[in-house]
Amino acid sequence: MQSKKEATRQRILETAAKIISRDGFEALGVADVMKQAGLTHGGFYAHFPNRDALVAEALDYARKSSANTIALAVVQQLEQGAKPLTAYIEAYLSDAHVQASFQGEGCPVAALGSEFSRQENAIKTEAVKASQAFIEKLIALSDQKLTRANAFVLAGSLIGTLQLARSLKDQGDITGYLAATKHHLLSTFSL
Amino acid sequence: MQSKKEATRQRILETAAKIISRDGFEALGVADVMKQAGLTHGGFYAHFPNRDALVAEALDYARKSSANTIALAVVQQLEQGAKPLTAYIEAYLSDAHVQASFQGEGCPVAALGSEFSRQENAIKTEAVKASQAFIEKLIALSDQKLTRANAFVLAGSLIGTLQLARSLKDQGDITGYLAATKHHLLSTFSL
DNA sequence: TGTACATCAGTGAACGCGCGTTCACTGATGTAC
DNA sequence: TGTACATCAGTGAACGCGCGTTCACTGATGTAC
Repeated sequence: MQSKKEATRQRILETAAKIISRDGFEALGVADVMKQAGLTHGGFYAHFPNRDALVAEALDYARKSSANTIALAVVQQLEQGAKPLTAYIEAYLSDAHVQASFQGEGCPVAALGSEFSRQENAIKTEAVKASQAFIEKLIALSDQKLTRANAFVLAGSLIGTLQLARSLKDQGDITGYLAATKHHLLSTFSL
Repeated sequence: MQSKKEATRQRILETAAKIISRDGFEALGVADVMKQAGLTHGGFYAHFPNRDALVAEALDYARKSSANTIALAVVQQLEQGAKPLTAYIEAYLSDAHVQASFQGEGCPVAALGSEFSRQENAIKTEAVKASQAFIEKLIALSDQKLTRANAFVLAGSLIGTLQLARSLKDQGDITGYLAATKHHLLSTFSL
């Protein structure tokens, strides 16, 4: 059974993961996270040594939990007989995922990708881990048929496309562009 | 002839463009920009109404001037008979461009892409403009052969790949991964 | 050409504010006997 | 079962600091006569 303190820590972590996924690393403020978790800021340091430690752990948490958001959509497609990698690409580039990313429930590699290379220490470590884990996940979904180099290509396309879709959300036919990207990737990678 | 004040303003703008391209929007501080431009912070408001105005204009400036960095490499390839779009993709995914991006001389859409969707007002406007201009540039380079949807696909892949390359710079064979991406994109898009 | 004044570009002290962090404290829960 | 104390989780005031912004001022340059 998890103690009350552990439950609180978990709540802080979930809140933080959502904030950085939605609004970026810099948007995470200690007082703000605590307030959103229903606490006052002073208690923060009983759970984490400092802000950076929370950010790093929140990134790890976001990486793991965003998988679940997509997994729901993936499962639906799998039941219809789709291959795992195909289902994942469809889900990743869906309007639902673009929408989810605006609510802190999307892929953190896409949400934070351009900030990854500027991080240091613990955060940088998690950023590298998140990027690598994303590539590994694609390889696993392909049942090892994708080479690491090709998984890198696919990962780059997925995160860049999601970012462009977010940026250009109110301009033109994003759904159509996403469909074009899906078509392009599926015809190339989905073996 | 440009006045002394105009020259100073230009210097501030160049400095700011480099800072945001290298370190992100949040890294730009008024006092810091002015110091790097060889001035004291108080004079800033004689040139720009506020920080946001500078950031927005710096993004516009970075977009236009980063084209020059790549253009140099593109020209070299064109002289060897390559097609414009092919030359651009080669240059964009070159080790030199990855390197340049760490010095504030790379593509700002890749450097800032994941932050674009979180901006507001003037900065958001320039962010949208930068994304669209990137897509338009690819269409132009293809001599109008690329559809807008396919240019979107290509743009997404380019910026996402550059980000991953930056993030994973010290892990594994990035040059090889970039080569794989080039090969993939060239065989698909370079007509 | 020389003097008197206006304009210009930039200086640097000061401001209010929000941030991360510290710390003495409180009230609730757990433990000893 | 009841009392006395220890531990725990969280509170909230306070701190130092850096930020964007303001503003009175300065010294150099330009203009009028």
